[in-house]
Amino acid sequence: MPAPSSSSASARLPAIAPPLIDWQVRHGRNHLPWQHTQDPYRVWLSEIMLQQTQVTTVLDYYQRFIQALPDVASLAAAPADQVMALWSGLGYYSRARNLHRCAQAVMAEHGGQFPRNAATLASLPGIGRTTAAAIAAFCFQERAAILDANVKRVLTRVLAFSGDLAQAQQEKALWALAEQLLPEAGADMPRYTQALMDLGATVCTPRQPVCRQCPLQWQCRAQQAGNPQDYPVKTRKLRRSSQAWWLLFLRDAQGRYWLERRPAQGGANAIWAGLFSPLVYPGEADLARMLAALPQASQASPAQQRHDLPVVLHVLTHRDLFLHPVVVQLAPATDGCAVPDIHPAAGAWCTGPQALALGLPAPVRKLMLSFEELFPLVK
DNA sequence: AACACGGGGGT
DNA sequence: ACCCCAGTGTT
Repeated sequence: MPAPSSSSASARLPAIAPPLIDWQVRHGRNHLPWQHTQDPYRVWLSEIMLQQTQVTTVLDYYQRFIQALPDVASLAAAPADQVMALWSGLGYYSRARNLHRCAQAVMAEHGGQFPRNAATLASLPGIGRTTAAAIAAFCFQERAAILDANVKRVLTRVLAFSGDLAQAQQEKALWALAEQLLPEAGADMPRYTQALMDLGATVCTPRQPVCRQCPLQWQCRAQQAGNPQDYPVKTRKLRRSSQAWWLLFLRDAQGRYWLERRPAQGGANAIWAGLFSPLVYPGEADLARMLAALPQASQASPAQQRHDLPVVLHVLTHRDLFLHPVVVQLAPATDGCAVPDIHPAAGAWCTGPQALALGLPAPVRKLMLSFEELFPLVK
């Protein structure tokens, strides 16, 4: 196999590795909790958490996760509900389900040891090409290229790569260039990989890049042309939609709430899949129909009380969810009665502390925290 | 090749 | 108030 650093047929590529590595030593991020370890479990966990999520958000989640489940064996053996609870609020919950599946695959199919090369790593659930390469580079010094959004930005600017990354052919071409730019020595891979990530996050930012602080400024074709902000080129058409969800928080006489597990069907494509939530209805009429079917309180007991809370806007990638929270306090006489739409196998009556220990979507968690003030427990 | 999936940051 | 950011799996 020819050395990837050899020049291409048409143009010689700039040698970016030496200045990047030198820059990372002095200006990169070198004190994150998942650095200075070659434990693939910790590197893997951090990389999954860092997908679509910023470092400052990940820090707390990472520490709690490692403390609760310090190695791949404990994660594989943990109940799925514990994994989801540890992920609660981080978003993209398919990451957590794949994380769990991946740990179990490492135990069952790889003897409890992570594969030591990127190609095998990429065959595991939730580990794609970039995450596999990052783990292999950081832990095993493999010469494997990453191409996440930060790196796409850095490389397209340095090379003035103007191909449309929405086209698979152009993306493939950039992958090939990323591999040709790798340092020759595997020992340089951890710092080189970290340098690309750090540069994209702190200097070569999407808007207003700080080119005067960039170690590649003398080689960067976009900087020389004065238009780094024009890269990367990606045509996209994101059509957004809106949807109303009516959330029914049933509250029994003891102040407990009914929470049900949402089905995990559809794998990655189901909102809040596998998490716990109150009853969800597409419209107010559906919710009202359910309430009308509730067991009626006796004359001696107070009637059920309904509290409609202000609408909460929950923004997803391409959908706005308008959440209409409704808290219904059930009369004591209805305790233990059969309630329509409630599926005993799927949920449970939970006290506040019990509920907050579950895997809850962030807006549901916030709402339930506010309930403690709005509807104090009456003893 | 298009789409779905949460949550947070900056201006 | 409205802009932006993003990797993997499914379809």
